[in-house]
Amino acid sequence: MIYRWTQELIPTLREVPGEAEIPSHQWMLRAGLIRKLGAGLYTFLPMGLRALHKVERIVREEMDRAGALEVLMPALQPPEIWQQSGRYKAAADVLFKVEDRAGREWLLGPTHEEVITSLVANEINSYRQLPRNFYQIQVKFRDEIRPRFGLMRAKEFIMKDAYSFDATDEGATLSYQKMYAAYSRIFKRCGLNTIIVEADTGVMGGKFSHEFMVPAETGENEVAYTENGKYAANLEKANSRGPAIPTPDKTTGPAPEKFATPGVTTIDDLSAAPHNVPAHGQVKTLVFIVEDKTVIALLRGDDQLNEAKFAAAAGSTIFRPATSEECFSALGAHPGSLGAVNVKGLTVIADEQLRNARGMVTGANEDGFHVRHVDAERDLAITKWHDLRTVRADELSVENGEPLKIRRAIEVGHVFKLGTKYSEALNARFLDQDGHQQPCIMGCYGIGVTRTLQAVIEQSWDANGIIWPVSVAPVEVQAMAINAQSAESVALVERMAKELSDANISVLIDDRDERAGVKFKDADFVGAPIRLSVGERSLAKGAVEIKVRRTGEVEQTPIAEAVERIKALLAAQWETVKAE
RNA sequence: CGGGGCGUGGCUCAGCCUGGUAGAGCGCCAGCUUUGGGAGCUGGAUGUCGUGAGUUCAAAUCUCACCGCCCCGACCA
Repeated sequence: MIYRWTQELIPTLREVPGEAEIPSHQWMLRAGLIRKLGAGLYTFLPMGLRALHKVERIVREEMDRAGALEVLMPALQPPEIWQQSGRYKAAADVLFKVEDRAGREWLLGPTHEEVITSLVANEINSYRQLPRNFYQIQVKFRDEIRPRFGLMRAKEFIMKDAYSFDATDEGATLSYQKMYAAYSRIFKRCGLNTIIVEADTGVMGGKFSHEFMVPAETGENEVAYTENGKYAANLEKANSRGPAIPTPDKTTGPAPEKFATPGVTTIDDLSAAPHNVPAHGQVKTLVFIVEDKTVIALLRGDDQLNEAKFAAAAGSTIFRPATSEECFSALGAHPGSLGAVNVKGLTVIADEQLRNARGMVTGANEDGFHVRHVDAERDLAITKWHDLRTVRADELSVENGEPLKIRRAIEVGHVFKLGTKYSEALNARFLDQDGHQQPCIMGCYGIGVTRTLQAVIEQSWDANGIIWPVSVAPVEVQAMAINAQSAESVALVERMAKELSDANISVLIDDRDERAGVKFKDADFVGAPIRLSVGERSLAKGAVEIKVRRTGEVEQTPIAEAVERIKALLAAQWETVKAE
């Protein structure tokens, strides 16, 4: 295919648009790939769409290869199936709701477990029809609290979602593994480096899951991993052998003792003079309203609560910190003086690090007072122990004792082994060999296609623009006659573009009558892997100029060899994005 | 939703504090000169100064409300 700049819409921007914070977002705008309609809403311009289609094609090829079946489900969904699954309420804050002319409510689908499970409930009846895996590439709608960073977190985005249905647990695990392998191939083919991490299952429910993470400073997630690659987990899920400083465990006294701490309301206040209680010798008391119950979380003073772990421990994702007044009415003191000594009738969840903690200091539930000589197991009204803390860098991995590293990353894919949550709720059952009704065992698998595209850019750019991996580049070659008035140059560019195009290589000809500098700058922005320029200087020597965008290397190549040379350079780049 | 910031030609921004003719650079159009890494000169077009109210002789500028956008937090592909 040959595209011509003057026939396209490639509105490059000289200056950095004020709305864009991170490099990939800036480059998508500056290279003329997308334009914003509103927060979290983007139009793909022709070049951006071409790149998006490349990603989609890779996804399709790999899903098909893994035996998944492509379907297309409606974005508009009836609320009833969401009520059946229980997510009408659980996912209420991301659901876009619309009304038809009769005032009936509809949902703009944020995901499609309910729809596919309803379909399977109707169409699959026997173990002979299993396993099956259905996927689609489709637009999703989520009422994000805060859309961000262009396509990274949008209100409307394109997702590949797949759902597997199995008759047996082993089968479901196998389906999961196939998707895991397919995802690894997909991201590799997109030219992305990914870290695969253990993940929290969150609102999706389910048994276990992995996330595919693209390491990037601008990522919204944090992952903990060991350098040897043997352990990697989302920070929400990660655990360790515990903090470097052990928890005090000396027996300290017969009974807790109240002491005055006027003006002390933070861990830091208490660790400073005159009290000098180190943070790891304090018990931090956090009060949450979970659905409508008051729940207390206890942690060592120097630990941070991990909200995903707390949600798992509390059995609900619907919670918020209690207000100062709510703390007062529940415990009799305001935040800063809270504790769980002698608390009655409340759920108190304590972090495992407090198990053998003795001689601790915590709030006295009386403003201006704390309690010392507290032995967690003896004195605190703990109703449940759970891992609640967020791990820190350099702590040792539980599995292999290696120190943990923590870095930021972009989540581009997520695979879940779901179990029977949805199949039971929506009645997706099959008759097994023995004639018994069984719920299908499900898995679900998502790739943020638009996010993946932006992640590719986030991982591959330089000061001059995008550096596309050949597999997702909107065009493989950008060609130009340096002097657009030179009929000889123009004719040669056209001839070579034709030859490349005939060899199934896409070419963008910059046919503008612009000065060379303008066209060079834009070529770097747009980021095609190979730039071919024909100028009168090199032409006089019977050569053309070939530049490899990624390395910046420029070579003068005899006219007769140029097309073959470009093919070879591209072939070398294709080698780097091969799966396996 | 809590906290912070910002809305002025297509883009980047100045002007606002201290009210008095709406500006610059880039881009766009025309012409001439230029022509291998964002050219120069000349001329030109383009603004409900986010919206609405208020104060005032007078509002881009002060006040209030609303809307939109961006950043930090919770959510997620």
